[in-house]
Amino acid sequence: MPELPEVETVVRQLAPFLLGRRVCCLEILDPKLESPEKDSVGGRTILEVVRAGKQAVIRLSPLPGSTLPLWLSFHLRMTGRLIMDGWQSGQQEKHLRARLVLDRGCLNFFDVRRFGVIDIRHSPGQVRPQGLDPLSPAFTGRALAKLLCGPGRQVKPWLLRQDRLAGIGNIYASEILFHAGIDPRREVAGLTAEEIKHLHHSTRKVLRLAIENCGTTFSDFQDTRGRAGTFQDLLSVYRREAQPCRRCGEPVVRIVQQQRSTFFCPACQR
DNA sequence: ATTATATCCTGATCGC
DNA sequence: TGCGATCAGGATATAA
Repeated sequence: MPELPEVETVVRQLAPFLLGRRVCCLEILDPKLESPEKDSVGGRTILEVVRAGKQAVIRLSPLPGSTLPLWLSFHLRMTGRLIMDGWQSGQQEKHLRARLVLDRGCLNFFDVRRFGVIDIRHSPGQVRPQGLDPLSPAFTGRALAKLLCGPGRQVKPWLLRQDRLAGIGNIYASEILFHAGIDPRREVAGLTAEEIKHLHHSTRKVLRLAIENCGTTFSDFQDTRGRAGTFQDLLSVYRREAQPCRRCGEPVVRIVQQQRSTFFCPACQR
């Protein structure tokens, strides 16, 4: 569920409360998340809270007398939530998988389906192989064109690959392609320069708009205060099978690509 | 090199 | 009301 806009929403909300806090310890409640590095986070100060692809990453200061910083990252996968202690009620205690105990307050990691991942790394480069961030200045039309020369055939599955562009998931892949007017089954090798330009523009446009709306909520996503996003009200095609296209009125179509749903308008997307 | 399949989990929903 | 089948926004490993 949480794709780039949802993780960005959470990170922006958390940052002001986490920056400068001292970490007491990381408590792991789900054995699946157990890590031998767990004890190395205590005693450090939080220097930075950023998003990398779909991950929330916390940069921690070196311990006194050392020069080695540490990176702590949370990948929310399908149902993960990062919520400060006391910011909301109603979370099920049994879904609490880990907690970062701070000098003031506590960051709780809830995750119903337990797909979420916590990584502790000694350098930022180790924080999983990530592609280009679609919102970074480096993501230009030219950069996209170059990436599209790499592996991958159909454009929609291509957009889901985190090692090319980092942060796009199933919802935004469909939305971006609708906005760009490109059929999700098109082969990337066959895209014209014009279409790549549209794809580049649409990617930034859709993701930015989603962030402005604090992400998309169907049932799972909640921000760090337990509120829903509002972008689901603005979706053009995702989960709108058989409903009229907001642009031309033709029914939206659902197909399956790589065992995942894709939604598009056959009239608007060519 | 790409694509298909299975897998990691739990919960909500739908049809009978 | 209950029950089983199906589906879900992510990602990876392995097989084909």
